[in-house]
Amino acid sequence: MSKGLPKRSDDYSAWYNELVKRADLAENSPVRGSMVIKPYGYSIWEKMQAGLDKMFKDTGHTNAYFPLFIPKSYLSREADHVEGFAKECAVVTHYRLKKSEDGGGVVVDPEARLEEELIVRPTSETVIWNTYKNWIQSYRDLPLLINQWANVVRWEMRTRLFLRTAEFLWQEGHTAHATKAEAEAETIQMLEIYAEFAEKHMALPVIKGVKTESERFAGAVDTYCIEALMQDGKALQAGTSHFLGQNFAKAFDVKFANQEGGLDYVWGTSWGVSTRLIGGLIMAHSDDNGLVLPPKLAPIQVVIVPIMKGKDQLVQLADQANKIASKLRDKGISVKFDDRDTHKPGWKFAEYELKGVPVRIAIGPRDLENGTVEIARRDTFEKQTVQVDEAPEVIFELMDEIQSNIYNKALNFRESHTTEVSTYDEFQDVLENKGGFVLAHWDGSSETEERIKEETKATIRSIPLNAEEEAGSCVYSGKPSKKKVLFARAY
RNA sequence: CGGGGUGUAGCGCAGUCCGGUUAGCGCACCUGGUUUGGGACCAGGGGGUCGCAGGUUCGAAUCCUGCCACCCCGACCA
Repeated sequence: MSKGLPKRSDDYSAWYNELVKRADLAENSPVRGSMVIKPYGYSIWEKMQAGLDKMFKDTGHTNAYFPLFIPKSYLSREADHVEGFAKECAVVTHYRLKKSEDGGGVVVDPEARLEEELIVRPTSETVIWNTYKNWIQSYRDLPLLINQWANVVRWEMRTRLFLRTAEFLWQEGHTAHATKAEAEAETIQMLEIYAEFAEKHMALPVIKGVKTESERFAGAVDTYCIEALMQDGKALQAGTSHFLGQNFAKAFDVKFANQEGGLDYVWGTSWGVSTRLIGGLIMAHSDDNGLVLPPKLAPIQVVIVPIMKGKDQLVQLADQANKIASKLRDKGISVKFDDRDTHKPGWKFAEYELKGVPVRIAIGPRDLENGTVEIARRDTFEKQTVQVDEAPEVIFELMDEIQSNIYNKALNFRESHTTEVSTYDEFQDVLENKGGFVLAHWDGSSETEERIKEETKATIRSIPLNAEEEAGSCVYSGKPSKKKVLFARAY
């Protein structure tokens, strides 16, 4: 392990890339744009899955699994949907290889062309709605509330670990309802769940909003989203929830008999978050020393590092360490006791800081004498020495304190980097010199949105749900506007 | 698909201009020892089709030709 991470202030994206690799979260794989998620990174994903999955189940959803391959024809059933995804689909055309003529490996067997080519799912609306057609006959079959954990493939041109990869892991919820109101309520409910997860588990403050037409999910009537702000002043879309109206029901002919005996198309929603959240987690909290993880998602919450004077002392130190560890585990805290003698304490300190372990306990000969331990927290680097007996309670409380401190820090950053502007000069100035979210009036036209994007690289992240109604004029065109919308440069 | 760059040990690089011992350095790795309160030190050791294929030459990592791969910057996106 070589020392020193690039500094955020020198090169933010180099810092991010290096951090992901050095902290053992993920690495590139031979196929461009696809990544290996390493055990430490995957542990974070598992914690995210566990937290979200519980929230889904608590709101009546169940998991299922739909296939990776989708008949090509399905994709074209919903016009907007095809258009949105056609450019980035991986296509399976053959089902067999054979030895090459020159004997040096394998080639695609031209005889084995598929009659109908298959698409590797970029998202599953089409297969799922095609299936729902058979599952739904009556209002008694509704609502249908299903989620799946899966991988999807979108053939991206430019990729970055976690933030944008050709293959990524996510969950996608797909629900069907008897009424428009119910489907809309579901869409909002899931948005709320994502926001709660981001804020409570990831310690990531987010802004809930609705997308403009140009940013909307292909095939949706409305796309809601949560947007987070990263430390470099760029926005990250952290989750989306779509009200699909009857678009997919119509495309796949999913009708149900209502209570009055009539036949109606069902109303749909879909919603998802992906491994991109890990990228957001990293970029929101971490510092020049490495990851800073919120205790709720940290694979290891507490690490105990012994400081030895001679090998014989390890026994006593280990005894003390194990006692503390077991008390912490009783409180539901995950602990690692690192008794390797192949690395010095200083090396370990740096290592666990790089990996974002929220709390470190050091125990040395001095502590053994005094019956104390040293407790250091990752978020503030503060150290305190406490009596052994008090340590478990202190640490238990520290978990909550660190969790909320990280959240508050991110919230303060966002608040100090959210700027309301009324002129286009100001708008450009803020984007250029300060970054962050910019709140400004917008005339509601795609033309204006597009021009602003071309001129400033900033997009409308969302129309915030809590935006106040106020008369104003568009920052670009001067035309009348009823509310301010959220602009930023984004990932 | 345009513009730029790079391929030499697991990683990061030097050597290439100007061909000439056995291809070198740092990190990592292995062995032994001394160490351990903020990234230890000493000694020894292993590891290479120099991206691939041709060519020039007594001799090629180095020169020539062709190919391949990857990275960065621009047009798309959770």
